[in-house]
Amino acid sequence: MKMAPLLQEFVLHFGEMGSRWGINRTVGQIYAVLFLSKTPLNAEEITTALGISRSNTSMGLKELQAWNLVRLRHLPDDRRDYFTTPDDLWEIVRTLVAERKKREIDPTLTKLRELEMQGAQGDPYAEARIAELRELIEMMS
Amino acid sequence: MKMAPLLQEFVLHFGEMGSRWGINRTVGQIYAVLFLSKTPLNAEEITTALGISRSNTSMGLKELQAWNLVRLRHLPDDRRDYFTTPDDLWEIVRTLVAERKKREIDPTLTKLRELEMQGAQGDPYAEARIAELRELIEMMS
DNA sequence: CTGGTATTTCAGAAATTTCTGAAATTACTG
DNA sequence: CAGTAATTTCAGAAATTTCTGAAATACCAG
Repeated sequence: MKMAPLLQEFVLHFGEMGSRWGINRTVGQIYAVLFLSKTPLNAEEITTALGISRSNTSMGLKELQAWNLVRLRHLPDDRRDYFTTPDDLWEIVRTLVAERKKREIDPTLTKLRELEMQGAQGDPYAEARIAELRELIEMMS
Repeated sequence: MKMAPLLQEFVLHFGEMGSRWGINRTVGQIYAVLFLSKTPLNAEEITTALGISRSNTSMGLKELQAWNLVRLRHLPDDRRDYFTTPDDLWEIVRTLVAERKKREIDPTLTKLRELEMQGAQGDPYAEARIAELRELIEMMS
């Protein structure tokens, strides 16, 4: 797993961006490596490509799986786990949107409904704002 | 600035969610307090409402201003700065989308174009993936 | 100017998150 | 089974981010 310097740069950039999203640097880098690789990679290959610890790779892959962003594969006569990203970029985008909604929107919607139920006594303005926000979010979903 | 317990809960929830976005807990809480308040608030009021340090409030407000998420106001015969969130929720959403794009998408697009220029010699697959990704992102913008 | 109030800056402290190496677990193979 | 390879877990270390108090700055009013 030696990488052309320009691809390295791509990977590092994805790491940086990762931190601006919910995921951390390493997870972003792992994703980038998989994204650029024509063939599925196993954990060991990712580990050496990124120069991180094996356990860190393991955790990162677990996280990416929780996000549904990588696929687990198996090769014949090899019992290691291999990982890929979907070929179809649209599928990736759809997954990303769905997962972000799940993490960033849904819990808030639940909380807003809960607050409305109980009613924010004593502050009609706040109550109205909460209701308005809940409607907007529901509508966007 | 005493707050009904339920509104407190809303504020705390926004803090939590803040961390899932690029902003931190305190910034999320400051935003929530402003969002629920009918009248503009000054830094001191926010500080006591949240039980944080005055300097932390200052930094948080600066961050929210960088995001264009709060408006600076002045009241007659009072030289303190007062802050509000826009009344129109749609405007808030638009700002949020625009700012996130600026932070999360645009830098990546720049980087991808740059990499394409230089060409990822020796790895046609990676090169193709980068081009495809660039096209997709351009198209979504 | 001088004094008073509001705000910002910033270095270090505190809190949180990420990463690692070692040990534990899983699961296949002979 | 015993042996081996792959993976996961996890406690503490390292790195990063956030928060604070004190000092600096800004700005107005007299």
